[in-house]
Amino acid sequence: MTPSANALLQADDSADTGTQQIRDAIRDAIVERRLAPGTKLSEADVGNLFNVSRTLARAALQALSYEGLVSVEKNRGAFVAYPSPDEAKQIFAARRLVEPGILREAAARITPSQIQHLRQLLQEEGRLISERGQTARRAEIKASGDFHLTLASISGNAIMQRFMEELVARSSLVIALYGQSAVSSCGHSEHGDIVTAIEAGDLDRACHLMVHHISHIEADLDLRERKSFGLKEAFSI
Amino acid sequence: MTPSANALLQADDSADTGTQQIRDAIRDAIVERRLAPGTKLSEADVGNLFNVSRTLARAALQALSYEGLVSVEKNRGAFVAYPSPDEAKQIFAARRLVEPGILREAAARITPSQIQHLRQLLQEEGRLISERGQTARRAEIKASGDFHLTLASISGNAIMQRFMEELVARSSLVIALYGQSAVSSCGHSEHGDIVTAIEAGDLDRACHLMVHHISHIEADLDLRERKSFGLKEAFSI
DNA sequence: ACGCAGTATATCGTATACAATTTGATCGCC
DNA sequence: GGCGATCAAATTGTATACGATATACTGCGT
Repeated sequence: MTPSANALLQADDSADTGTQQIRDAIRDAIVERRLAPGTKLSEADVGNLFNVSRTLARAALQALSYEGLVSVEKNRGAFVAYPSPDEAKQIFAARRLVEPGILREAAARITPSQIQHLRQLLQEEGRLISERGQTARRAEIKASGDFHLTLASISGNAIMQRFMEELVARSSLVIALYGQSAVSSCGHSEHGDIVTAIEAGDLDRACHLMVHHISHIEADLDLRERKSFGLKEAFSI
Repeated sequence: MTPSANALLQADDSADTGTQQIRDAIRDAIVERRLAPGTKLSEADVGNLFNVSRTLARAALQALSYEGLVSVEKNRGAFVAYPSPDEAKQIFAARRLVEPGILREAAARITPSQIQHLRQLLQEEGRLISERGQTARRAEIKASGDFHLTLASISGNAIMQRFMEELVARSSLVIALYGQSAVSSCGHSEHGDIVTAIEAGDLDRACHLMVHHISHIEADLDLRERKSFGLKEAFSI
């Protein structure tokens, strides 16, 4: 038999037993912005927090570094990633590049029940926007990304789906760093417009809306080169 | 100062000191098809081979599993990935989805010297095709992928570049498994056509050629569902 | 001879231990 | 008082050790 024949079926076996949940927990914390960019994540601390040894903590941090959410610096440790403005631009450029294609794929195979599901997500998202409080804010962040991830999931391509998960997560980091208007809700109505266009079968319009939607998110950032002030000018000015 | 300010500049610090070269060595071996799909990669063997402990061997294998080149099965070990036909289709679908966009980006910023470099790659590729022997074959495989990777590099988007590296590497695995015509050279002239189209400024044509090129590679595969023969029928037939 | 049970071995999962490097502090000196 | 060197603490890099799990073998019974 092929050695990894069944491995592809069970989706949750890809990593060590205990590492996965640590990785997920930290990722959630980063994406929901409970962990600020630049925060140090020492192996010992992470291990103690989850009651595991440094071995597993380290593995989780390494895994997150492959996703671009954590940056590990040799002999210095791991930190919540601090994407540069240039990196931020690349993330959104990547999204503009792939999301229209994903959208087309998704639209081609979408079922009525999946459209229903999307509308449901949108409604939930709208509800969260009207609510107040930190937890609602966090849930809103996640819901906003879930719209894009659901489309990727509908597209049926697991590889693109994983890639989108990475891009959405990293987008959250970028918004946390460079976002201006605390109101991230501006994109909500655009989500609805996209679904409407899909339903109407107007794919070109849907893609067009998607690209603009992504650009709108990016436009709401302040990506001017804060040249980290050579530290000399930081006080000379 | 931002904690990871300089980390983004030095490109080679992303992982542990010793893990990186092991990872690269194994990846090269897989991509060049010296390691067949399904081959077991025990942690102890890998460690001994590179004179490091299981700790580093394991880290390298984990890293490769994130790239999709190695599949680790819990309590069973790591194997060179054995992509299913469905997975293979997704890989090529992903390439059709992203490569036209990358091509457009690349064409927009390409310089004459970079075109020169591409032509040089093509020439080298052609030379390898005419040569005989295993080493030439391996070099040809790498050269064929390098064309696509160089384009990604020219596009200037590091994220898409990394994604393409993953896709090209996995493509090599798929071709090793399902390729029919030993002659992978069929795609060579298409590379040249694409460069010509770029030079002529005909982006639409270049993208069109790229999509067809990818489809041609895929068409040369035999992706029929070999249902891994339950082992009963394997001999009853 | 075939199948099954139990054991034996090999390999992985995780924790701990030790070496190397960095960071921050203390002390002396200018 | 400010500046530099040396040393101590903390943290990471790597190796080893031990427990758990799966696979292979052996011997028994039918």
